[in-house]
Amino acid sequence: MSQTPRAASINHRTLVGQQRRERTRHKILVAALKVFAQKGSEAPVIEDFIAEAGIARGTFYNYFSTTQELLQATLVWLGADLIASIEHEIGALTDPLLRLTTGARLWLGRAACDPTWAAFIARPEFLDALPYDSVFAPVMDDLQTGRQSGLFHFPDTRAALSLLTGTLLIAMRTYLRGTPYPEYDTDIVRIILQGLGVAPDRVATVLAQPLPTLRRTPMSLKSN
Amino acid sequence: MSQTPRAASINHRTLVGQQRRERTRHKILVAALKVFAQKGSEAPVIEDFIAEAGIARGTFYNYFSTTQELLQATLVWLGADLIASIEHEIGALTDPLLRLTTGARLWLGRAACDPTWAAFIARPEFLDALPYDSVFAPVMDDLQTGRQSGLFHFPDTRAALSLLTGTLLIAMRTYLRGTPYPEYDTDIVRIILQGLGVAPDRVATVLAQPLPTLRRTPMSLKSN
Amino acid sequence: MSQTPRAASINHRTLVGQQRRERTRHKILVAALKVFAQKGSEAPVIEDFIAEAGIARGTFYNYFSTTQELLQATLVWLGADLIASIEHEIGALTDPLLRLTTGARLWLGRAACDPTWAAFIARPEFLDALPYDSVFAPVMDDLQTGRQSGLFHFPDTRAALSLLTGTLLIAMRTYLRGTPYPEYDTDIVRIILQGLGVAPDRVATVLAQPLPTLRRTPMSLKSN
Amino acid sequence: MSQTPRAASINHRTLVGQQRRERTRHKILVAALKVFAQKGSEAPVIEDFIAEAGIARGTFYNYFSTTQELLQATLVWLGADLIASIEHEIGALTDPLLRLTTGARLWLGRAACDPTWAAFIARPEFLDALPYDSVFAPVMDDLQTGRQSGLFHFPDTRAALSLLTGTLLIAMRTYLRGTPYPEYDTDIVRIILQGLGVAPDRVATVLAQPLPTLRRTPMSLKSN
DNA sequence: AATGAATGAGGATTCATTCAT
DNA sequence: GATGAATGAATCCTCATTCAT
Repeated sequence: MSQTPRAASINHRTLVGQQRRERTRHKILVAALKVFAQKGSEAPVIEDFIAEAGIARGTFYNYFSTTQELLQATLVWLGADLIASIEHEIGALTDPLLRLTTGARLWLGRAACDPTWAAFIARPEFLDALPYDSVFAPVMDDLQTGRQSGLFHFPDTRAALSLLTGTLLIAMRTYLRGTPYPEYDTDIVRIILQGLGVAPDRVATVLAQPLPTLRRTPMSLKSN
Repeated sequence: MSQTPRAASINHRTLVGQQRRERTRHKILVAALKVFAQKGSEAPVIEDFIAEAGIARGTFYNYFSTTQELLQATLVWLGADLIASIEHEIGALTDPLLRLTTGARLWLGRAACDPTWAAFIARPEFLDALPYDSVFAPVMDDLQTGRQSGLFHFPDTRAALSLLTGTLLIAMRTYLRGTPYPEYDTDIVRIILQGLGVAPDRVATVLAQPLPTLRRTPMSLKSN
Repeated sequence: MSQTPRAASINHRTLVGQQRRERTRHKILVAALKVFAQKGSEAPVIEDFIAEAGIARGTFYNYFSTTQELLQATLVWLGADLIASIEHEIGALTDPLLRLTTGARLWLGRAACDPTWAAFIARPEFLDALPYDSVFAPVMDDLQTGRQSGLFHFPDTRAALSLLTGTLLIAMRTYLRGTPYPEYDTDIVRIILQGLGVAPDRVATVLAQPLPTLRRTPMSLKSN
Repeated sequence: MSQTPRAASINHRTLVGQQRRERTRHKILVAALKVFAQKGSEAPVIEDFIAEAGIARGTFYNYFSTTQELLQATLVWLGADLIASIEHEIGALTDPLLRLTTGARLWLGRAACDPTWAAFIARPEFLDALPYDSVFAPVMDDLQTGRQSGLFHFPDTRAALSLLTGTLLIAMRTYLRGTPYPEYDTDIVRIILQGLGVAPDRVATVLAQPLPTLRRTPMSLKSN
């Protein structure tokens, strides 16, 4: 029952040491949660860009001074492209339900055939950085118009936009790991429309519409 | 009206130069899309962790050798915590609808009061890294059970999971910019349930249930 | 026969670049020769000592403050041990030839059975650091005495010491890679004596003498 | 004559303490012997190389990734140079005695005029690392040929090589502390030849041969 | 306009040393 | 006296940036 002082001392030292170690480790984990939340875990270096583009180190600096500047240019280029390609197809349509459905299907179709584009878009930090007015404002318009005309039923347009973009985002990320099953893209659109409160018969009708093909080459393959 | 050959040559050279410039610039943008898609745009430095944790530079390396190792440990820790805290509250419940609804509401509640946790969880790269079996498998179970008992109506469980997690993810990111409007969290749950094909009267009933409080201290504040 | 300016320019640039690279590489090699000559290539860290000794970090500092201090103490300890062990055996002998031969054979015998000791001794930087007076002065004495009495024939005692220590050093290093052949140690002593100008019949006689066993435990094994 | 128990206890404790101290100290010394034997006592830092070469920190890493890699390159370069310079002078000679003697004298001559080179070569760890086939195999050939033709008399070629390289190594290290006396280099060659069992008159003859000058600039001074 | 060797500041990592237990 | 967690200075290494060609 009693221990020699030495043994006790060793045990006590060991115990205290372990507790201290555990406390420090925990401090680091709490800090890490915060830091990773703010910054992600990996950043590209100039080398990555020049290797991928097949150009020389110095050439890069003839075009962009910093990685941030390049990111900005990429976002602008991408935003313009998004609007150009999607709006080009649905610009002529007036029915909000058909516009949203077609937009979502085109979006998913591109994700399926251009993983690089999908991987970029599906990073919320980049999604957030897209110009709201030209990318999301039209969607909000469609949601509101469609709700007023009784096509949609949902408690709030902002919640509806969350459902729409969130589900598409996860779907795109799902595609990055390979198509889960043949009808996944249709099911995604279907469940989104159900979430927006569209009547089942309307869902069937709108999904029966032919889908225009996005005439754009995948961005990651375009040589010019 | 006519030009000297020299002038023509200059124009031609200028034109060729501009085209070359444009082509190189485009090459870089295509490369950038790919690289940013793979790596994000910003990475933390060790300094960030030690400043946040209030420890010395060397101490960090007594616990973790690389940022990747720390990230891994953080994910494991977080995964365990998620299960422990959520399951603790809904473990006693058997109704799949009530379980999902309560889980989603608790999740949103935590996001509202612990932005650091939300910001970490709402990074899809981290969300993807969470242990599927312990975090998402139970949700899949509830979706399937509920569908079989006629509570839910949706085309496929995987699509339903996409809607659920995607909408919650966007909602969490929305909270990071401030609560958009008082009823946002309720509306998000409401629209998710609508998306899962829950009958409107059941939605009202389940939302009337009292919400157990998550007794956990926010992770970013926990001292031990 | 003529090249386009562009091709010429590229070739020239490439050529200039290669030459510059080669010049820089050479500059580094020249510097490296000098630096390695002064410092060797690897240094131990405290961790090495405590791991080997099986003690705690702090304990080390209860005994030695710096690596240099430890090295000094090691050299002193080793020097004392060398003298104690060798002199103990040959102290009673008066014949310079027998003394040198016995010393060399004992030295080689220890090298064969204690590689750690041999590896330490056979580093010229440590050999140089041994106290000259107690380790080499007696040898010089034997060489001089033996030369005066007609046992040895060589142009200069310093050259003779070079031959003796150099050959033994290489022999010790040879043992570190395993005994080359059974009679190697005897041959080494034989060739040294021939180098010192000892008459062949005397070589045979002195090698026929029985060799006292070094009663010392190998240093690297001694527990106390 | 008798002591109080307390005093006895104190003495005993003191004694036990001293013994423990001595035992720990000894453990460290034994460990130190082993560690120093394996690693030497000092290693260069990158700063040493770049300061010596007069280049920037980053430039170093454009050429070599680690100190070990640089050491390897230095050894390769040195080996090639050794063969080129020595073989160039003795390549035309056929008499093994003359070849060995000339080689040894050139080697010593270079050591006298290029201390950096000597200091590098005279580190046995580097000497060991030189490519055996191109550096030592030719010497072994000369020893064997000369022995068969009756020029040399020694018990074994491997022992003879030990004597040759060992004596030269110590001679080179001796030069690093300044020329000991004017005839030292000749005496070293003389005593080596005696060790190899060369007849005295032959020694005199071969040493009378004129020595070709090594036309090579000292490596440490070569600009390209 | 393109190139890539050289640069050095900044960030990563090691390791000698301290000190509370 | 022994321990080992914590420390931060020293060192290593990367990588954004420049610039001569």
